[in-house]
Amino acid sequence: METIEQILESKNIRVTAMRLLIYKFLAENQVAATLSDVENAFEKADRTTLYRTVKTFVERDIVHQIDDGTGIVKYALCEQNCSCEIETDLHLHFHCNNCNETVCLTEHKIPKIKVPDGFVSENINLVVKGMCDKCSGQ
Amino acid sequence: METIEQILESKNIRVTAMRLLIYKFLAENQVAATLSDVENAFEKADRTTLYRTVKTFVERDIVHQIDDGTGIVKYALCEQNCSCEIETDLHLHFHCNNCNETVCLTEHKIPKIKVPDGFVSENINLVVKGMCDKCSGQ
DNA sequence: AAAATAGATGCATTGGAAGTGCATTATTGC
DNA sequence: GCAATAATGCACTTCCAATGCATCTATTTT
Repeated sequence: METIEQILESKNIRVTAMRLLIYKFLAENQVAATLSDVENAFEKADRTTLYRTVKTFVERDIVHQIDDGTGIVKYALCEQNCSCEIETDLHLHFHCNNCNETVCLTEHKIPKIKVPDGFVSENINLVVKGMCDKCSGQ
Repeated sequence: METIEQILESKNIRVTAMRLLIYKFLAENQVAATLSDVENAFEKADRTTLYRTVKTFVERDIVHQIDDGTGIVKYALCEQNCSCEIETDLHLHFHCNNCNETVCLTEHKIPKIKVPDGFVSENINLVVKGMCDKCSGQ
């Protein structure tokens, strides 16, 4: 089991108190978090720091960015060994229209998508919307 | 062939000069348009009017809203008889990372997506990103 | 046809989120 | 410990979405 310190070091970014806290926060959360969520969790910290920390995490493939159609970007930790940029590794996201939460369905990979001739597919964003298990009442 | 007037009337919204113009603009455009695009096309008109006109179109299923991950919502006319809200009718969108244009691939329907027990799928948003036919150089 | 009502448009303004420049503080390597 | 580098915090800007209210236009009612 890798420690958070080791994960950060392996990505060549410095281990700081702030980064450890934000990592832990994202790890404890089952659902994808917005920047506001992070801000609310760390009210003493500056917005910019949180913003740039998360941005660094995204650049180093520690967290991936989710666009669930709400217009607000959400963030979630990548799986161990996940390579977000590789098309075949992409999982799908579920956005609940009721509770507004977005979760990663990591076990559900995105099926192969055909595009017309001349189009080159590099990346796929797939968001399923509806009612999550908690809200559908079972 | 339905006229634009008939289309608007069938959706129970009033036919106005502005609405006809915006409809025509969207119909002539192959690519999905942002609100800024609409604003640039009708510089004499007020931003709010354009904003609300497009919003009305979305509410009445005349245009559909596309979230291609750029953070800026784009709009495109629905196909004739399209029922955006019905899952089986959903087509996919292609966003070109090079020219930043987004097109509807209306002939490419979204494959059936399985979600875990307890989750109820109501809608699917699928955006493929990469290079479009114009930019891939063929 | 005139009055009453509903809807569309325009102006001003607000709010929220993303992003940046710069000074300050902390961390690392020597 | 010192210099170099990176992280953090503050102030500010920009961009887009959204709304309240006044005005204008069109439809409906009598």
